[in-house]
Amino acid sequence: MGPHRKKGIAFSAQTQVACAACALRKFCTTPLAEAMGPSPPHRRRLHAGEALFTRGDPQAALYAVRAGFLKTCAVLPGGERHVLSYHIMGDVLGLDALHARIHPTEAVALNSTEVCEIPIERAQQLMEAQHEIATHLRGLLSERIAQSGERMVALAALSAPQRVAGFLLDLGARWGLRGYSPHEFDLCLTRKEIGSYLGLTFETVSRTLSRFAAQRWITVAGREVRIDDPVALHAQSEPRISQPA
Amino acid sequence: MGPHRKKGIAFSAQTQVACAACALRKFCTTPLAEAMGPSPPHRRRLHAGEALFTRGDPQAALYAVRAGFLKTCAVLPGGERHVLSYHIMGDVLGLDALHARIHPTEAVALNSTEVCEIPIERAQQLMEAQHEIATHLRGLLSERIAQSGERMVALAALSAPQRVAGFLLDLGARWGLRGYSPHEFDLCLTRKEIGSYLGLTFETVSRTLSRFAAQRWITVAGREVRIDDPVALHAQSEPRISQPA
DNA sequence: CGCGAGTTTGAGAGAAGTCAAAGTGTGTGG
DNA sequence: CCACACACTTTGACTTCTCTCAAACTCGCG
Repeated sequence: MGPHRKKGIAFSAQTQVACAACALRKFCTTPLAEAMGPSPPHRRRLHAGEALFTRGDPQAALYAVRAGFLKTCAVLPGGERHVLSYHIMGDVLGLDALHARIHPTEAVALNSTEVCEIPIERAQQLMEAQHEIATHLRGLLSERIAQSGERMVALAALSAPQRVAGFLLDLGARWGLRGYSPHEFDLCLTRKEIGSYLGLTFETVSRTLSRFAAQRWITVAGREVRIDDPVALHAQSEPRISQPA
Repeated sequence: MGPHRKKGIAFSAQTQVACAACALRKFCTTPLAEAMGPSPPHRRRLHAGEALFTRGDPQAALYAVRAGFLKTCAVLPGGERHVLSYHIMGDVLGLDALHARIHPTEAVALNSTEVCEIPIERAQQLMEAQHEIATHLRGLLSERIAQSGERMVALAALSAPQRVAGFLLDLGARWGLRGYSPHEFDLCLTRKEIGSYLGLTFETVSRTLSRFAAQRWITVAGREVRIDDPVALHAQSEPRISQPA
């Protein structure tokens, strides 16, 4: 907006945005963290399809997404993948590995993606040195458990249209929290991946999106989505309220 | 086993068993914990149907089950309950509330139940004083997240018989870890609650149990179950392996 | 003893899965 | 630069699993 050199501005602004939304920023920006070592967190770039870690890998770090989009998958006995969660800018990966020190899941980039790595030894040191940081990580872990509960309700109790509507609103809301439009975004996931995430087949996902589009609630073009009627979508996503007499 | 007075022995033995299996024992038995205050953890008794906490309650403590059986439920907009998890001796409740300091779920005893309470302020103090304890709780939180992933796979990808078989084996295994028979136990949950937990109707749960009994894999009498053929049940619980050519 | 909650079982309906085919888009190699 | 290959998507027709509705049965408890 000001008369600055384009490249510099763009880079700095992007860094600010990414770090402001980052759930692990306390592991970087704390004075103590900076004092403990002049180590800007190591960054790692991934291209679409590349794995950040796989099931069975020893956990080397906690990861925060700087840019791009990843999915984490459970690896079933037959080798099949099941999508457990997706991650955008500011999200953390690797929380499920703290216990066993081994990743029980696989994380794959769906985009050109960049993540920050906080080596676990360093994370441990920081948490021991500063209780606020330990408490913060506990908060992230606890929050994830609470979110898992909501997802279980969705998988166990909601119809296909409810799950799809909820997914679109959730993804939009997450972009919204990061300062982007909650009404227009890229799904990044294929229909098959969305289906896996929601416990549906890709045909059902496709049909449901088409039906929403036919009702003029959304506009879909490939993986680009615009939410035209958030109110209707939200009504659709709610579990039917059983009216007491 | 020795010639001691009955009552004393029984109580002491029960206490030992319960504490040995308790995920929060480090919050009690650590030398430091004992030094910090002569406070044996406060215990609370609940009768069947009584709530330990409800959605919206401020979190007062972490809870460990000493005896009995509890369920935790999500409370849906219409007031309906959805069973998210069940808890037996040694299990921890309240992990999903650390973030918001408010319980997002409801916990209800299904039995005559006794729980130990670790007030959160005390838990915080202990974790700040001893990193090992903080690490241990992080492990519990992380483990719960990993387990949630497995449950999501079950809810999203498994058939009704697979879910029911998996549920029976899981409950048995959990009793087994505590030194009880993994093959003969009390479900404690009603068919309706099992259905809610597994994302099925109670009729489907009932029919599936009947079918398992007809195959001689299990023996059911009300809520008492004996697993007669763990191998067959386990085969039934596995996702079908898609054979690569 | 009888009520009520819980369970079993049956019959029919409906939502989502499966199978199939055609359309769309994208990247690569000729 | 075009053409082909391939992965993804859409849509249709049919199947099947689970839900829904209904009725009878069991059991524990007041």
